[in-house]
Amino acid sequence: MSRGKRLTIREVAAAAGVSAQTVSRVLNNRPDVAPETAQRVQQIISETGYAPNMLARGLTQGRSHVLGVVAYGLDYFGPSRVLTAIERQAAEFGYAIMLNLILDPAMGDVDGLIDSLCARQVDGIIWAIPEMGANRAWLANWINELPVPVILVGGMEGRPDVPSIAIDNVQIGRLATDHLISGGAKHVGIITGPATWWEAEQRLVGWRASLQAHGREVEESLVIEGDWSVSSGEESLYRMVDRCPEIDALFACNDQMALGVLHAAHAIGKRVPEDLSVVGVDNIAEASHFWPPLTTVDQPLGNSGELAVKEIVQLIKKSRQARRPVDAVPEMTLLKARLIVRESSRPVPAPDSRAAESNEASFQRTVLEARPI
Amino acid sequence: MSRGKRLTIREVAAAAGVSAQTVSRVLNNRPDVAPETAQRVQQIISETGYAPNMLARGLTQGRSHVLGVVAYGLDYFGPSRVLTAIERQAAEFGYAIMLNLILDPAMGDVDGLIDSLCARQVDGIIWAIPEMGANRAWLANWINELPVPVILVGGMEGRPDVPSIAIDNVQIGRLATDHLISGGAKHVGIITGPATWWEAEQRLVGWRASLQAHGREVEESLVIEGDWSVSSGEESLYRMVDRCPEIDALFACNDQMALGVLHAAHAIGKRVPEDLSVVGVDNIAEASHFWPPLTTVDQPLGNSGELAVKEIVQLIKKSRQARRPVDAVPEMTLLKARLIVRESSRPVPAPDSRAAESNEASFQRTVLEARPI
DNA sequence: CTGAAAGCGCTTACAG
DNA sequence: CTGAAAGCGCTTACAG
Repeated sequence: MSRGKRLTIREVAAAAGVSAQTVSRVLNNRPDVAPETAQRVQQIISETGYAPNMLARGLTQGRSHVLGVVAYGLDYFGPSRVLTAIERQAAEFGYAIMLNLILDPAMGDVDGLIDSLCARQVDGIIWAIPEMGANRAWLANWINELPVPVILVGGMEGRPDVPSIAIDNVQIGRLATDHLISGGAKHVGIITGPATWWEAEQRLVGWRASLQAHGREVEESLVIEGDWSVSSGEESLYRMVDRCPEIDALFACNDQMALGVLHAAHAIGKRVPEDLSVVGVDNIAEASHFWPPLTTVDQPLGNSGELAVKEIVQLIKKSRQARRPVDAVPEMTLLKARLIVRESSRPVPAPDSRAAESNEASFQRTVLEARPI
Repeated sequence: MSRGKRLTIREVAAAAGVSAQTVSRVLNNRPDVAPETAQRVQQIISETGYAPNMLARGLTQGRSHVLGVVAYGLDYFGPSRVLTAIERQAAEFGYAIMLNLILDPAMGDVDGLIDSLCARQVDGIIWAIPEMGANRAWLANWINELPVPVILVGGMEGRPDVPSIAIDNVQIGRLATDHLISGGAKHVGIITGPATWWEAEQRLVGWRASLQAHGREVEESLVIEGDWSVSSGEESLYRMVDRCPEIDALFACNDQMALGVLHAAHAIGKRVPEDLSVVGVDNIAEASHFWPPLTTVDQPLGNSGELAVKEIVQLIKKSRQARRPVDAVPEMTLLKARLIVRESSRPVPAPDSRAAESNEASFQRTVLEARPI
């Protein structure tokens, strides 16, 4: 309970009849204080509710115990989950979060943002902006020049020039498509996210890989670009049916677009899943209440946020021990997603060994080595 | 671009051949610097990418230019919109955001949180936790003892013991219910949010007020408590129909529950809106793609976040001028919501003057005076 | 085990 | 218009 005027360490020291020094020792749990002295000081501290000024502490210690977090699109499902996990894990480690939201993930002012975070003396930066186009090029080039460690959340598999925690989006595409094929689908279409998003791109790669693994022809006409919204899913199904009336399975790269597909299917009299199997991604709270309940891919978003914090805390520790910014070890931790089968997709007749295997392997951690770009 | 080792103001001063003092003047745009001197210093600053250490600046100025934000439930629609707006508006004012997410809005450790924020020397606190039970009592009692100004976002109308920005939830309930009655409904049910949430409570008050204003009997059996989730909406409709088979209109206190109602209605063969009119709250992105598209109430969430920042910045300014924490002026700014009519509700035959009026009045600002509790 | 001194990187008066 | 001094509230060596 901190009320009224702020106390300083000197005032506490005076009240306890010791030096500021000694109060500092007690505050920092140093062993070299006489038990009675420590107790007396503790007493005063809890009586007065004194709490040390973290600005001053930060200045002397050269660390703020603050993590900079740069994020985008809290209105989306993924980013809000990741941020929530980051905050919780950071709090557990005693770090506060300084939040910067950006309006446009493709924007150029990356360095301005980083500068401002550094000026505020954050101990590390978690960069949780979806990878789009070349919006990470700057970061990759400059990372070793920055005064603080940086870690990325999300991003493209196999390009780990910056330490990062990502979800295996290729696997997501494969998981969904394998399932649809196993359910007997002849023509599996895909509604992707915006082509600029690497996550969307990678899911498409997974779709292709799955078709090829099953010896299917990859029909490019069955690829339609959506924008993550319900309406884009809706429109995409209409276009898809125009292009290929025999379409009998669809992988929508998020649940909102899948919802649009369900509506459109209903509108044109296609039964789900009898005539059309549908799989989404995200497992939003509503997904199990769609009509029919949606088969979807559940991503370990919370885990990725937690891991990002754990990693950055490690990096911070290393930098401090080395007494200088340590070179970034460019490794990527890749997390696996898992399929959740509901009623929007035709059941798999034989036990689907691939899907089962992937399910077991969910939340598995893979570290990729760096490789030159 | 801040790379490598950090510069200090002394180094910049040395490079420019002036005192640290003068560099400080340039940094703070003070008028009393010779133009050529200023220019030379500026030059060095941009060449080196020097940025002053905000911790040090904060320590000397007694202000951090950081706003503490305490929020809950980023997974929900409202909170994430409010937070986004807060961040943007704060950035515009040159404030950084220190984010604290809480797990349980009813939790008791309010003062621990506030203390930690104060220890970090935030200049003000935005408290964006939904009002539940007595979770604001502590704040209301202690607000004038805190070393920094606090402002609440959300909360109950008519109990403005702490400065707050809120949305008129009574009006929301009235707006929805008026619309349903005007559409010819005989029996208007309500699915509320959890009874502990004041927002839910207030919407229920609005429902009652509307019924009474129309000379209708208030049937308490038509009140069912939901938990904001789709499934609770679904189950609630079944229970509602059991209780009152003639039910022909339903106000679901958020869009997710309204979605559940739509599904349940479909399942039991009730046509929407012919047999059952449905209105939700929030206007989530999916609402216009529900089947049928959902009539709902749109809240000015972004506005409330922006206003909160503007107000807290004012309060900070006042406190600084007074050179001490200023007593909180307990006034509440109440924002109006607006109805969005779509196809889930039966059309209003005569022009609905009430709804129209409310629409015009949307986003209107009302300041209530304090009154003793 | 404890304290006096110096310093973290700035800014605020105070001189000139 | 400019600089030397003092101080913001802590902690880090350094003595004792």
